[in-house]
Order: sequence, then C-alpha cells, then structure tokens
Amino acid sequence: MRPAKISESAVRRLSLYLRVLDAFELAGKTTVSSGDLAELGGMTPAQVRKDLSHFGSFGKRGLGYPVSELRERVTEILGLGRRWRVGLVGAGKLGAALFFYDGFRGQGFDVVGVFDNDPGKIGQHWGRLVVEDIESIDRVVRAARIEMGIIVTPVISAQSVADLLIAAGVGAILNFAPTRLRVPPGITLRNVNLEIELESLAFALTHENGA
Amino acid sequence: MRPAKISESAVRRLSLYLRVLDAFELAGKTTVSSGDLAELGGMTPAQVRKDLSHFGSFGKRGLGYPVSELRERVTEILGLGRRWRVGLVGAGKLGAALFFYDGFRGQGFDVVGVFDNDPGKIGQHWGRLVVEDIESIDRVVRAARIEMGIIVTPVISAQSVADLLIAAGVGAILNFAPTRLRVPPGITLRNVNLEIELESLAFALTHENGA
DNA sequence: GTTCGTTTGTGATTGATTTCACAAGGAAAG
DNA sequence: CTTTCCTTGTGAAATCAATCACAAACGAAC
Ligand SMILES: NC(=O)c1ccc[n+]([C@@H]2O[C@H](COP(=O)([O-])OP(=O)(O)OC[C@H]3O[C@@H](n4cnc5c(N)ncnc54)[C@H](O)[C@@H]3O)[C@@H](O)[C@H]2O)c1
Ligand SMILES: NC(=O)c1ccc[n+]([C@@H]2O[C@H](COP(=O)([O-])OP(=O)(O)OC[C@H]3O[C@@H](n4cnc5c(N)ncnc54)[C@H](O)[C@@H]3O)[C@@H](O)[C@H]2O)c1
Repeated sequence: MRPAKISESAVRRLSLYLRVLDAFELAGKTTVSSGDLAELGGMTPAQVRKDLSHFGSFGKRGLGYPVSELRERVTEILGLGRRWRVGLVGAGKLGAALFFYDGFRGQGFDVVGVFDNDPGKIGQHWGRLVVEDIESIDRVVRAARIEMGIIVTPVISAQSVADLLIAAGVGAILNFAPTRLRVPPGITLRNVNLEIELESLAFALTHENGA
Repeated sequence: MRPAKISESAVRRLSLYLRVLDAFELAGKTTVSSGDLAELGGMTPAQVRKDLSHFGSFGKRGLGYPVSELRERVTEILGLGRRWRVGLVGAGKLGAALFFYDGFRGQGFDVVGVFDNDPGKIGQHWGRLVVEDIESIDRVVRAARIEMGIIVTPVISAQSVADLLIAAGVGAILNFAPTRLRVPPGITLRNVNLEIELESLAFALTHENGA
C-alpha cells in the first residue's frame, strides 16, 4: 500500500512500535493488541491502529496483530529491510562517539566512510576504516555508494560539508551542528540540536510553577 | 505576560529566534522584522509574530522588533537569564563528548557533576571534576544543587538512573538511551533517540520516489 | 450454529497548530 | 498636517493531528 502522506511524527512512532515488537517477540508472544503496543510505546491504542492502518490491515479483529509478521512489515515500511551506507563528516569528539557506537549497526546502518579536514586526523585508523581527507569526499562517497551523511563538524563548516555531500549524491543528512542548513528540494534533512533540547528543559523548569 | 499554554514546538522556535537574534546583533542591526527572523529561521513571518505575541507586544508597527531588547526578552522567557547546574550520568563515549563540549556553557548550562558505576571510571579526573560513584548521586546532586540530569548510560540502567535523579530532586531529564523512561508528573523528560533519526532518514529515502 | 467477549479498521469529531488577511499603529517626507 | 509606506498584532479560516466511538470481524465455548 502506498499511503498519500505520512506525517513525520507517525514515522517516528513506527520506529517505537518496532522496538516494542522486538521486545514482544523476544518474550515469545505471537500476537499483540493495539492496547499492548500503546501501553509500552506510550501512546493510545487508537493512534497505534490509525498509524498502522495507513499501510494496510495487518491485524485480526478480536485477536490483535501477529508479532513477527507485523515486525517484518514495519521493518519493510521504514526501509530497514536492507543495510544503509552512511558517511560521517567530522572526526571529532562527537564523531568518535557515534562511530564507535555499535547500536546503529544493529539497526542496519553501517558507517563506511569518515572524513575530516585536519591533517592530524586524516589517515588515522578508526576501526577498519581510515579517516579520509574531506577533499576526497566526492570520490569516496561514490566509490562506497554512501547514501546518508552525518555532519559533526563545527557550525562554520557545516553548510559547505552539506553541499559537498549533496553534490556527491547523498540524499539524506543528519546534522548535529547547531545551525540551519539549506538543502535543495528532494534532500532529506534532520537536525539534532542539543542546545535546543536543554533550553526546552530550562523553559519547562522556569515555567512549571506558573502552570 | 503569563501565557495560557505554549506548545513544545513554539518553545523550540524561540530557541531558534534567539540564535538568529544573536547573529543580527553581531551584525550590528538594531531592528528586525518578522520577515527577517522568518527568513533566517526557516519559518513564516506570521508564525514568528504569533509566537512572540504569546508573550507580549515587543515590536513597533512599521518598524519591526528592537534586536537587543527582543533578545533579552526571549532569553528571559526561555529561562536563560541565569545559569543551570547539570548532572551527567554515564561517563562513557557519548558522556565524554558531551562533557568536553564547550557549547553548552555558552548557553548557560554548567555540568557540575559526572557519575558512573564502573570502578574503572569512578575517581577519574574530568576537567576540574572527578567522576563520582553513582551511589553518591543523591548526596552530590543535593550538595551541588543540580537541577537537570543527562542520561547517557546503557538502556538497561537508564530507568534506575532516572529514578535516582528524580529522588534526588532533579526536575528535568535529557535521555539519550533508546528506551522509554517513565517519570512522575511534574518531571520534564526529553528524549534524544538517534536510531529514530536514522530510521526516519531511511524511511524518507525509501519513499521519496513514490512521493 | 449461536452466543459472547474481544479487538480491529475507520468515518466522524474534537483539538491543536499554522496560515491568512487586514485593521491599526507608527515613521518619514513634503 | 496629510499622505505614503511598512510592519505589527490578532481574530478568522484552513490545515493538520489525535481521539472517539462503533459496526464489522474473528475465535472460543458449548
Ligand atoms: N561534542 C558534543 O557533545 C556536541 C554537543 C552538541 C553539539 N555538538 C556539535 O557537533 C559538532 C561537532 O562537535 P565536536 O564536539 O565533535 O567538535 P570537535 O571539534 O571535536 O570535532 C569537529 C571535527 O570536525 C572537523 N572539521 C572541521 N571542519 C571540517 C571540514 N570542513 N570538513 C571535515 N571536517 C571538518 C575538525 O577537524 C574536527 O575533527 C559541532 O557543530 C558541535 O556544535 C557537539
Ligand atoms: N555513543 C553514541 O554515539 C550513542 C549514540 C546513540 C545512542 N547512544 C546511547 O547513549 C548511551 C550511552 O552510550 P555510550 O556509547 O556512551 O556507551 P558507553 O558504554 O561508552 O558508556 C556508558 C557508561 O555508562 C556507565 N554506566 C552503566 N550503568 C550505569 C549506572 N547504573 N550508573 C551510572 N553509570 C552507568 C558505564 O560504566 C559507561 O561508562 C547508550 O544508551 C546508547 O544507547 C549512544
């Protein structure tokens, strides 16, 4: 089924369902109800059903959803039925934390290229990879058929790095630099801005007694 | 002005306005229009005006908003007119990246406590701090009057760490562990789940040709 | 095969957020 | 003082997202 338009938040909830389904499958359950999924995922049963119904009817009335089949379908919907090749730009503190984190591999994301512009970083061995010169990014992205980029450079370099990634054919970017990147239509951009997260906590703490 | 209810997304936009205002102030401009703010912030002028109007009338018709005054007001609204004391739990890869990142200090957030449960980590000197035993978290949080917690432990420990932070009086938590934490009402929780971000990119790349 | 208890799938409804559109305010120029 | 040109502030309208509520479907029990 090819749904008209799925909201960004609905897609994020699909990721949550997938985690909950993993837990249920591990626990040996063969079916789950929308209520079960909602309980562990932190939303309402109606929302679970609505989200899933956008992609077809997977459940049986009176019974619920078959765990392993639903897990497969959601995996497929999210595009996780295959592995993704990711390039990481910025071999700094955050870049290293991300690179040496194993969690992503388990979800199907392989970092197959690391880039930096610091001569002290270029040539370093990171796991089985070598940190590449940012100058070679076009060649390496094409050679390794990298599909997504993660930007963990300082703000000042972020836009130019994004431009290079896009020019090399990357279609999606996850940006950690606290700045707004401009990307052409058709390129997917997600920002992770930790300063905004902290500021939103500060706002909540500041206004909680007034609410 | 004490507005009835401000949406989470409106608060996040306030953070963006603050960044844009900083840039304008640095550039020596004394007034900005909602159009200017929208242009650099990536939203519409009407939304800028609506967001700001929730907190009062800061602008002059025909002229725009006074940059430095608006910056001060937004700073105040977000609760950034003071410094915040933050505790970091999990002295691992991501914890180190966050701890040694200077960007947060500039926004008013001081990490004044680091905790771990690994004997190999406890006692390590991190900057001018010493990594504390998680067992002492209650004492240290109270002594240092820590107000916010950042959780960067493995999933398995995240809930128990959250419970400890809350028991020690922390009112807001930023959680990086990819799991849903349960917190009592009155406690503010924000999650940063990088797996979900990557999966949302995978979804976009998978469905882009069909859109 | 009928009844009963359960749970899905979905149109209708409610609610929240964003955008529209314009009257009113203010500066500047003549 | 009057006209002109901008830009704000805000109700009204439109769009988008979440929730409700219920008929239809299914399994189990007898
Ligand atoms: N470290 C954190 O915890 C943290 C938290 C929030 C946001 N961020 C943001 O993430 C980004 C990276 O942070 P970090 O702490 O890892 O910084 P860092 O200085 O440790 O690393 C940045 C790396 O990018 C490289 N670089 C600079 N310009 C480049 C270019 N043009 N091409 C390729 N590589 C280039 C540098 O050589 C360096 O190795 C920054 O934008 C920062 O604001 C980091
Ligand atoms: N590293 C990354 O880039 C990355 C990316 C996405 C998500 N995460 C998440 O962030 C968390 C931390 O990741 P990491 O790579 O830094 O892991 P890590 O293993 O390097 O560090 C985790 C630290 O937490 C400590 N710890 C464990 N249990 C504890 C407890 N009960 N109390 C106090 N400290 C405890 C460990 O001793 C260790 O030092 C994990 O939940 C991970 O899933 C990390």
